[in-house]
Amino acid sequence: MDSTAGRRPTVKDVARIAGVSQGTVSNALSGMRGVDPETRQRIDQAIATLGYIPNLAARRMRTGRTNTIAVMTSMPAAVSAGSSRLGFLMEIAASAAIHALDYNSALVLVPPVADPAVALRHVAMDGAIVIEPQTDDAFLLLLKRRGVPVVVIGQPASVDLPWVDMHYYRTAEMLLAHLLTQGARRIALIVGTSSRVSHHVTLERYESWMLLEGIPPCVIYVPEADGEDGSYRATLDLLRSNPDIDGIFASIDAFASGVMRALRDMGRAVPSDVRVVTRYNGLRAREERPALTAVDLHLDQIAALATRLLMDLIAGREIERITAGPIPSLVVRGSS
Amino acid sequence: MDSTAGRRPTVKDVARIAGVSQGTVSNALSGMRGVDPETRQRIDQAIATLGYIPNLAARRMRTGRTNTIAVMTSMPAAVSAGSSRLGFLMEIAASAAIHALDYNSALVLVPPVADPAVALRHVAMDGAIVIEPQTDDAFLLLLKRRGVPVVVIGQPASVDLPWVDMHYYRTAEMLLAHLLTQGARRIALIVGTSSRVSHHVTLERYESWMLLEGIPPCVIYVPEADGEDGSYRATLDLLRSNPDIDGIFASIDAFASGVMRALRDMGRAVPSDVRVVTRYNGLRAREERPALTAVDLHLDQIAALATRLLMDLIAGREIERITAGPIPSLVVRGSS
DNA sequence: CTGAAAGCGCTTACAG
DNA sequence: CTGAAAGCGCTTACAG
Repeated sequence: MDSTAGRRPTVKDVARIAGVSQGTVSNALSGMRGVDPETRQRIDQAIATLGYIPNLAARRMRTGRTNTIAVMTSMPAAVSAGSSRLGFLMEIAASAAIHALDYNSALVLVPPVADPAVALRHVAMDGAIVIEPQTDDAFLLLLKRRGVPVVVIGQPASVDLPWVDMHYYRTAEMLLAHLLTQGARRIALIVGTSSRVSHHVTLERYESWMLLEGIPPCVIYVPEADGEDGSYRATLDLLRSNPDIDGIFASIDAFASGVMRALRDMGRAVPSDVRVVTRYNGLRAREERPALTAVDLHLDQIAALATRLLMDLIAGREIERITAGPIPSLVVRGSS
Repeated sequence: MDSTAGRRPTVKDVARIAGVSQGTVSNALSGMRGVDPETRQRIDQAIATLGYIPNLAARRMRTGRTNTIAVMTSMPAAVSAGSSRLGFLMEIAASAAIHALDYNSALVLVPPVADPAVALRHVAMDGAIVIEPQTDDAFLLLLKRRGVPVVVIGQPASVDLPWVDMHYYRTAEMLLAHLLTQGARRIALIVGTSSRVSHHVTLERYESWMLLEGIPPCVIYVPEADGEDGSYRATLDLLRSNPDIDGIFASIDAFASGVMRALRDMGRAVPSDVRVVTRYNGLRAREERPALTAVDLHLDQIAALATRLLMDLIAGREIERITAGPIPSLVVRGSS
């Protein structure tokens, strides 16, 4: 009696029940071609009767569109995972997922794992949002090879890709100005060793400003992968060789955690002996005691912007190469 | 010369270059059938030469598998979004994404929006992880209709689905015991109005214990959608009608924020006048001043467990209906 | 406005 | 171990 028994109904079934052809059902569904109102009604009824749900895989194969975008970052797990896992990546992913819906798209979360190729092997996408890529970023390379449209959040180093500007320069400026205003005179900067534009810009602004103030610059490089512990050790060394340091700018929040631990172990009071600031206003910044002065980057707005740009790009529309994100705002807390 | 110019290479191209049939290429790729080592080598070389990448949509259509799982929750945005957006959902999603890789699967993040049907319209999945569903949960209903395998984190109310137990009873017990130990005598409970097992269990434990202690129970119901503001107003009312309240158990962290604001506005000191505890150890709990005593639910482990169970379910293996999650641990902070 | 047919790129019985 | 062929469920020219 029921010829659809045991399997999911298809357009074919809908067509048969509605007394039309497959093509007409498809047209009614997509709205690409006009369909007679009465015919459409018969089709809608057949769909309801059968509980028809389109097979997305078939549709994707036919159209070549996946209605999926992906979000990813190459920041190592030590930084992007752990207790700050809910950082950059997740904050952006949450916002992008919501905005992707406006474009009938789903969001795939590509986790930061050792091998980007593994992470991407089973994800098909129309486009990708890549967060703070490094020079020769593995994700960027893979995506380029696949010809996937990309929008970068942050700034790409070498590849010529559209990006949403997060105002690195301004962010560094805000934090440095704050430290100086608070009376810090001997300010150290802790940055990651990976080649990321954010580091270069931060470094540049730091050095030029220190030069201007007549303060000898003091830059500590820590591999991102060493995370909090690496920063902890580096800070101990720093304070031994430069006991007069009274301000520390940790470019990554995981580093800031290490800094705070080192200061505690060395018996330095925060903020009276040493003022500490960091860039990302995440869990770590809020949870420290005293809580850390940081910058609200307005990641939800940045993600919304990036999603919209990516959708334009996928649709073949022209987009600007650089789009300014919202202006970051300083969040002053006890650490400074 | 190059017959693949302008389009992505397919198995057909690989087969031609390697001098074998499509089927053999497919077998070499999937490892489902044995392939002569020498033949395999020719195929691998052809793949490398062409830069062949399998078309996932075609594979999915053919096999019926999407190699995708989804994570979702029906908690309204007022609770799951905003400054606690990085809560439950994201913490679980991050962990699930990493563990899904072990099963060659990608993770789709289904955002908590008003219309679950819209959110699911364009996502194909082999299975889903549903977080703390309510009675007649819209996501659960949609998934059931589609026949999608589901693992619940928390506990399903009506539907008979496998779940990972988060120890609601024990969690309520830990928080109540802590409040009593700290000297609270008049303890109020603030729960959501939605029908979720977590509320029922918490309520039950609270009422039975208050009865035992001879403390008159005082339960405030706030619609989840009203979030922090709803809880704020409810707490003001509560303190006016029950000025002797000296302990508050907020079942949702957004509610706890409202509680804290109300206490400040009423001039009640925390913890000396009123002790406050909440369940979820998220951003809100950490950021409050004083920070809130909460419970670490070990969501990453729970997500890992749920992912593994879901994969077993998808593979057709038998799984237990109830799987115990890790034992939650109390995180004592300044609020109590 | 509608239908018949081709074809997207895979995998999998089936046959050898 | 390998090949030839069917077919997954759609959408889209093409023809009427």
